[in-house]
Amino acid sequence: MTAPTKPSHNGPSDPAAKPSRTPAPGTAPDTVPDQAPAAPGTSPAGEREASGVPLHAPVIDWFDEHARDLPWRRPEAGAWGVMVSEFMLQQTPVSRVLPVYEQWLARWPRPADLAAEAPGEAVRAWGRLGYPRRALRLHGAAAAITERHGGDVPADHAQLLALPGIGEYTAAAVASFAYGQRHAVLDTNVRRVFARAVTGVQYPPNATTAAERKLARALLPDDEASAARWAAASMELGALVCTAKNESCHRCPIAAQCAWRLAGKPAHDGPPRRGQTYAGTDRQVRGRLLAVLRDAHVPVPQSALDQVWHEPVQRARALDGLVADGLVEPLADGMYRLPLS
DNA sequence: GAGTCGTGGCT
DNA sequence: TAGCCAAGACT
Repeated sequence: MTAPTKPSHNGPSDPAAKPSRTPAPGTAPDTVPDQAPAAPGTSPAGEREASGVPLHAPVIDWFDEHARDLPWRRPEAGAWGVMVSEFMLQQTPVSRVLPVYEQWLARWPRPADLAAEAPGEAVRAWGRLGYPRRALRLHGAAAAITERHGGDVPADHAQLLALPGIGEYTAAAVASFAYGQRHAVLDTNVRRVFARAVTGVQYPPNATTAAERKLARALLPDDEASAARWAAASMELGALVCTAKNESCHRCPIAAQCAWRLAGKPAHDGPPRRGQTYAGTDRQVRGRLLAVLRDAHVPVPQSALDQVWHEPVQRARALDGLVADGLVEPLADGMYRLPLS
């Protein structure tokens, strides 16, 4: 267990966390005409909260009722638990994170516990979650926390942002979920909810824009507790109801105010959302190479790695990349292992 | 700003 | 089936 940290504020298991209703967060974004929404099907989908009706209250109420009981939302998770979960959840579904998260926290209940291990152990414990550089970065973040912050996950947004593997989203998420602070937490779920409910389009832009950040700040409730609750609730709405495909508007607490739905749910028009191919890529080769090293608890000869991919040039490039990333440590005599340092 | 970086379930 | 998608970060 970590040193006592402030309780999580985003969990469904904390009735006291139910915030007071706050009034609309000031005025709507300034690009917005101050008028009632057009009739369904005729709205050009202005950049605003439709009719000025605040979104927080219905979304937070919905969250109170429907939030998943996830381990990192329980008070005992602490800031370290929240942080570990955020690393693992980057581009990875909850269902795959759950078992690895439990094992991770049981083995390394505090940052210092992880920092005391070889980075290769973090990579091994990462298992098949994907993007194993996250494991290395989490290990590096644990080391930095141990050295610079006395072993406690910092509560300061700038200090979080300075840790390896923590970017704009994760810094805001940890500060909000673990410490109850007021931050715009813009992940892919929230961006999609805002794109639809407020902007009136099916999908947000490929990269987060300044306009999205501005909108997110404008929609943030004034008080800390409500803001933290709103961050978790809007994210959950995107994850469970306002999904990328097959959205469930009939279960949505703000369907009546959703600009996209009111506009007749027009299809996405802009540039195609970049797809990801995988078969035959370096990523697939890297994955196979690392899988061999994860499963071996002793150094592995080059010949064993050569088995995973037939094409020598790509195979060598992938292995070099893993070494360059610090995920693989080359030894003498053509042996390889997960990094000890 | 566009590319890169894993993995597996779902449609 | 072959894409599409899942709580991004980093270069």
